[in-house]
Amino acid sequence: MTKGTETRDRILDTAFRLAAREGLDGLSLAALAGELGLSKSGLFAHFDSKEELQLEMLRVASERFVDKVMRPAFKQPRGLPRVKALFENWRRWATDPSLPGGCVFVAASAELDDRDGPVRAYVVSQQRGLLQTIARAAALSVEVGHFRRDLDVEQFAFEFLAIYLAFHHSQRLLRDPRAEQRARRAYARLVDDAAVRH
Amino acid sequence: MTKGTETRDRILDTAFRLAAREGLDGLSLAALAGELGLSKSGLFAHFDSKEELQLEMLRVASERFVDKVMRPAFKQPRGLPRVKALFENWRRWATDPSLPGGCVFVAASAELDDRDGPVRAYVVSQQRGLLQTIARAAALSVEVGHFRRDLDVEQFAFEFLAIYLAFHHSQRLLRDPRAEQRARRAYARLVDDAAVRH
DNA sequence: CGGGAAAACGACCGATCGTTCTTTTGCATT
DNA sequence: AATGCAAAAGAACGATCGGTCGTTTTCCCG
Repeated sequence: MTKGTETRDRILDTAFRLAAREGLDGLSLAALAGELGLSKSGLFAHFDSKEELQLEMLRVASERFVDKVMRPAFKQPRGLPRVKALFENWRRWATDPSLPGGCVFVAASAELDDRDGPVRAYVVSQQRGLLQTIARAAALSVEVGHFRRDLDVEQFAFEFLAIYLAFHHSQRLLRDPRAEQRARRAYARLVDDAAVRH
Repeated sequence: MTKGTETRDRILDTAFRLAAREGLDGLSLAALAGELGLSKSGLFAHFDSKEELQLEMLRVASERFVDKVMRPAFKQPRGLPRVKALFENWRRWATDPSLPGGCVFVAASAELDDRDGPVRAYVVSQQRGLLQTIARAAALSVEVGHFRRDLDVEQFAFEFLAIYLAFHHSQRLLRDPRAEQRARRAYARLVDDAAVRH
C-alpha cells in the first residue's frame, strides 16, 4: 500500500510537469513511463484509463495551485495586500522554473474549450472557482474600504484573469522581456480604478 | 492547374475550420480527408508534410483575419472609430458561427508556446504583428487627439489583447453568457483611461 | 476524339497510440 | 524458509498516426 501510493504520487507529479508542456492529450503514456523509469503497463496498473490519469493529475495541479497561490495570499490581511499577493503569487506560478511548461490550466483551457466530458467539466469548475475567489477577495477589499463600494467585483475578476492570460501569452509564446512590466502596469491600472476616489 | 488549386483551397479552408476545434496536432490527415470526401493520399498529394499543411493553413487564417478584422477596421477614420471597429470585428471573429472552433490563433498559441520550429515562428510573428497593428491604431488616435499624448501605445495593445484572451476564455471555455458584456466594459475602461483628460 | 498531364485512389509502411492480459518480481507476514 | 499479495514487467492487441508508392481515374487541350 505504501509503495503503491508513493509511485502513484510520483506518476502524477511527473504527469503534471509534462502535461504543461505537451498538453493533456499530447502527453503520451509511453513518454510518461519513460520519464519515470517505469514500463508502460507498470504505469497503467495505477489507473483505469488515460482520462482518469488526466483527472487525477489536474486534481494534483489544483492542490498545488492552492498551496502556492491561494493559501499564502489568504494569509495576508484582507483588502489590497491580499489582492496584491494573489497577483504576485499567480504571476510566479506561471513562470515557476520548476514547471518549465507554463500554467497547465491555460494549456488545458485552450485544449478543452470545444470538447466535452469530465476533464473539461473539471477544468471549467476549477476556473469558475478561481474567478469566484478573486471576486471574493475584491469584495473583501470593498468591505475593508480599499475599493469603492460600487465596484463590480466579478468584472474585477474578469479583468484580473485577463491580465494573467495576456501575461502568459506574452511571456511564453512571444517571450517578450517586458511581459512582467506590462502585466504590472495593467494590474496597477486595474487596482487604481477599483480604489476609492480621493 | 485550375482544379488543383481549387481543391487545395478547399483543403486549407476545411483544415482551418477543423484545426480551431482539434488543435494543430489534434487535426489528423485522415479526419481531414474524410471531412473533404477525399482519400488520405489524394489529400497528401497537395502537401509535402503535415507541417507544411499547418503553415499554409495558418497563412490562410491570417489572410482571413486581415479580411474580416483588420481591413474593415482600417476603412474607419483613424482614431477612436478605428479602434472601436478593431475591437468589435475581433470580438466577432472569435464567435463567428461559421467557425465553431473559436480563434485558431488562440488555440495555436497555447499549443505551441513550448515547442520550436517554423510553425511556432509563424504564429509568433503573426501575433507580434497584431500587437503592432493595435499599437499603431492607438498611436494614430493620439495624433488625432482622441488619446492622451503620454499614452504608452504598446501597453494599450497588451491590455487590448488581454481583453480578447479573457473574452475567448470566458466565452468558449466557461460559456459565460456575460462574456460579451464583461469584454465591453473592460474595453470601455481601457479606452476611457487612454482618452484625453477632461 | 485521342493523348498526356494532373489529380485522386487504394494498398501498404513502420511507428506509436491507449489498453489488456499474463507473468515475474519484490516485500511482508507467519 | 514458505506463503501471499501488491507492484511492475513483458508481450501483444487493434486502431490510428504521418507518410510513400504505383496505379487508375479524371480533366484539359489540340
